[in-house]
Amino acid sequence: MKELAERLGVDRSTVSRALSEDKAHLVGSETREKVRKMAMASGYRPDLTAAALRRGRSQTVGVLVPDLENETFIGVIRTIIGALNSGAGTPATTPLIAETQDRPADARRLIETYLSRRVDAIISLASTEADEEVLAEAAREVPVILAVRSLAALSLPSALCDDRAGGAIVARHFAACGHKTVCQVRGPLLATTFKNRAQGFSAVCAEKGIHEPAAAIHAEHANSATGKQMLDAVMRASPRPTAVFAHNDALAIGLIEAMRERGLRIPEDIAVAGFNDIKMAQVLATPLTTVAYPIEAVGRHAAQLVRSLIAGNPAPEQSAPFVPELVIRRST
Amino acid sequence: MKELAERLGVDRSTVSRALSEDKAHLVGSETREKVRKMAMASGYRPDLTAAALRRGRSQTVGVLVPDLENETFIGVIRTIIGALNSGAGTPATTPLIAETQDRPADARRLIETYLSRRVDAIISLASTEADEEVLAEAAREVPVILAVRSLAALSLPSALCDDRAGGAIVARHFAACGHKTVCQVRGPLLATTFKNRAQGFSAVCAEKGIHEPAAAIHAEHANSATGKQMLDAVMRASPRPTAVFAHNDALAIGLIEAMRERGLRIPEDIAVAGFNDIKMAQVLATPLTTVAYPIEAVGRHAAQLVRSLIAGNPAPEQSAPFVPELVIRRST
DNA sequence: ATCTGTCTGTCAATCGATTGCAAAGAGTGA
DNA sequence: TCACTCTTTGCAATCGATTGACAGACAGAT
Repeated sequence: MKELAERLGVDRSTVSRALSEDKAHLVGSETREKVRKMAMASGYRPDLTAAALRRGRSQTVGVLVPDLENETFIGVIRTIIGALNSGAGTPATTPLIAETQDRPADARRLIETYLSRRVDAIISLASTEADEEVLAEAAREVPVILAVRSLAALSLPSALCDDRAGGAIVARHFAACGHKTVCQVRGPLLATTFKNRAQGFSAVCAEKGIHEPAAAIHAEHANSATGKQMLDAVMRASPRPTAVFAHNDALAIGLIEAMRERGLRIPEDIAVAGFNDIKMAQVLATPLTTVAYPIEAVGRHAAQLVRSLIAGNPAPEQSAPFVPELVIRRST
Repeated sequence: MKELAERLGVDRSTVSRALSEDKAHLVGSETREKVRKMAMASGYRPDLTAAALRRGRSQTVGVLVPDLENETFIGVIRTIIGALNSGAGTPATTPLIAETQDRPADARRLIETYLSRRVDAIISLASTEADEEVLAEAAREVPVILAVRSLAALSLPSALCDDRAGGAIVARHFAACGHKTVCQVRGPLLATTFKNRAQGFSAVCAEKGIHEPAAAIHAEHANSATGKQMLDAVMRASPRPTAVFAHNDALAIGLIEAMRERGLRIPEDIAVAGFNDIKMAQVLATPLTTVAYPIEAVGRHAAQLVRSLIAGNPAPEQSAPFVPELVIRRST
């Protein structure tokens, strides 16, 4: 940049202003064009680390995900990134994405790194109770937004899906189909999502007089391999359930494969419902009934919160979570 | 940091040295401990943007992936990140991860951003022919490493799987099973991976006198939804193939679901093989025969290349790609 | 002729850490 | 005691951009 300025015979500050978006009007239009042309021609690339140092902002947002392989999380992240860079006047924000694998130590380490890199905000889709303290600390330095997973103890601005409502919808659907005995295959408890889905589901079952086996079935990981192993537990429950609510689609798919191996018919022998509506749910030979996660809504809201907080606005009122919708397919 | 130095009555440079990993021996052990303790107590966090500006290094690596939902790419990235931060003496390197969706415009934009952010290196798992120019330009400024997808025209240091060999292995397996007529469901051509798999497969078929239908079957996207649609094309081929090589597992799974809908038996009516060995391949009621992608090997090698090049070593000889292994399951 | 105001552009400080150079102090051998 | 080495610390420049304060030119008004 120094070179550029010298070659044009103007000051570095003039170059800076000519190239900037918002201060460009401070420069004569003639000089501005001259500078821009020259910058283009010489392949000048502004150094964002220097810019970040000078303004307090790095134009960077830290994003924490529990698992990069999960389609739903990725969907939310995509929406967030898209929304962050869509506004016309906004300078491009680079996301720093990292995976916690639900390990609190990793979450802590990553948050420290983000703070050291002076991110303008942190978005956590990976919050567990174990992370409350770190997140609270971080929130004293930069805006912290929660998405997908809430954290009751913290009251940070959040973009959420109403998982309770989602669980309830499934239970009502089972009731409407005439099921009298049902069960859940629950995801790991460290995330609020699964707790809420379970509560919403059970509440409606109780209300409608539908029977749930006393012993809860817990999947250690919410993936298809684990789901496949859980069919045994489902079949052992007595009385045998005629419908299963899996806490996410991966679990549901695992269950379905296990059922196929045993020659069980879906939904005649057992009905299955999932949660999230991942793409695979439509591809299955018996397409899966599932609760469509409001990916776009959650992502857009998270992005909007981030932008507003970075702009210096006060944290808004907690807004209502987005209510998901049931997608009925052949598996129920 | 200034504050810290003043409170301790030492110079900022002393603080810097005391806290650094490699220059710590320049400071009296007594002062060093004092500084460290105080830093800890006051919650001091070094500003990495400032550090990045002063040394030429940002301790940051840019990573490009075509698709964040692809288990194989994510696996490679995980390995790379792990390997980058494993060495004891190495300072933590933060990856900047972004998705190109195989859109050249996005790839270009992301690379520009990385360069502006002064990444120490770029790793592209997303290279297509359309990206050759940008990558070549970038390679003049920072080390650029290719992984997973090669680029013949460029001869950049690469960490690759021998896709040709992978395709060949499948063909030999089909031959061993006695198939006389087989076909491929090919992935999109913009990636070298799929081209190589096709070539390796066809070469062996020709050698063994196995018949492939003249009209090649191309899937526009290598995902399960598209795979499901491709079964029609497979069944229309004449003579009808008795085995299908899908260029990745997602395509294979789509095919399998379509076959289930039609009541075709696997492998009796048609055998199916995939590529990558994603987790789902084992979960299927008819577990999928597939080529296990050498995720670890590719990832580790990529990381090693990055470290070596960042350290200033010259680009090494192109090393041989890693040969994948066939995993035989019930689908063939 | 003087004043006011607008438009351009320059000067110089600043962000927070790193590092080459030099100086102060301690220790050693002659 | 002197000269010399070695360790520890301070000084000040530096990385590359941004920005508040300010100066010069010029037009129009009084």
